[in-house]
Amino acid sequence: MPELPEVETVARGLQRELAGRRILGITLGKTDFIDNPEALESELPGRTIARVERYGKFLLLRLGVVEGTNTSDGEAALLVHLGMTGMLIPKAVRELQAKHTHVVMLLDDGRELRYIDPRRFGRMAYLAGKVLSGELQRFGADPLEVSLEEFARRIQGRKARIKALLLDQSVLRGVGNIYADESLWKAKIHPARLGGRLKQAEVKALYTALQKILRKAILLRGSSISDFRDAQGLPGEYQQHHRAYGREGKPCFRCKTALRRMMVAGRSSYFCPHCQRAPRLRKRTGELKRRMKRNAKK
DNA sequence: CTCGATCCCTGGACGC
DNA sequence: TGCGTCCAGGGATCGA
Repeated sequence: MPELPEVETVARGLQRELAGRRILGITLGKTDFIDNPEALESELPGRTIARVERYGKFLLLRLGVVEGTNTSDGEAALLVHLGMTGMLIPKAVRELQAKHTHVVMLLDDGRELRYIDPRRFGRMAYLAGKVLSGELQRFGADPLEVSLEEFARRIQGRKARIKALLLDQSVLRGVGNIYADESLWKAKIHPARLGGRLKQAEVKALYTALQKILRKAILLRGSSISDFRDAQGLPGEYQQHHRAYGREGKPCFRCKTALRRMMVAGRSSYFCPHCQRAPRLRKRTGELKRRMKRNAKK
């Protein structure tokens, strides 16, 4: 499942492999994950891939300016979200096509850039100009670039659970289920705590934990749980360093207590019930009102 | 603003 | 071997 470290790994690989290459043609298979398939077919052939960047969990293939056109459309890019199972890999034309290959871009060096995605939870879009910048603006801060003050500001005014906030791409871009759980474990914060109720020291601990974990994970080329592969087709190694994610029933690395799993923000959340203290149960106001009404009737 | 529920999709794990 | 069932999850969307 590609989150920030995995996408960063792919982006670096693709930057090395693809920068300067020209797209000669494109062939589409299933297109239900593509914003506007016709735009890919009409806009991509002839364009060069100027550079490859990561933006949150997106890959951004910045396209070269087309000669002889004005610059209004100059800032153009192919946005690729790998979803759960997406892979973007350059292959020699003669290599056998993997099942679930949905996009093939012929390059000028005898290779093709192939997008493979069994579940098609990914997204692909050709965007340019204001549409592109507008799309990018929808997202929150990059967790590796955000300052502690900005990080705190984005969390402390909020009533949502901290896990939900970490996963919310408009708060921070790039954090997914694995790295949310790993950083909450490291910072000893229960996933169901409300963002606004974290103490300053806890916010700081979370900020530090998140950045440390993301940096280490990038060094190890991400986590390969099931099928993540980088641009060279290699798996990452950070899954060997997971302390919380996927470890239900296993002993906590700090205190040996059996880790537990619960649903928070609709996602499986792994945590240590000893190190990560549960928030006191507070009745929702609606629930409280109902109770008062019921009691009054009696 | 925030929540949960639902949907999208396929492969892998599991039970029989 | 072959079913059927359940689950994984990022993000969009909808209703509360």
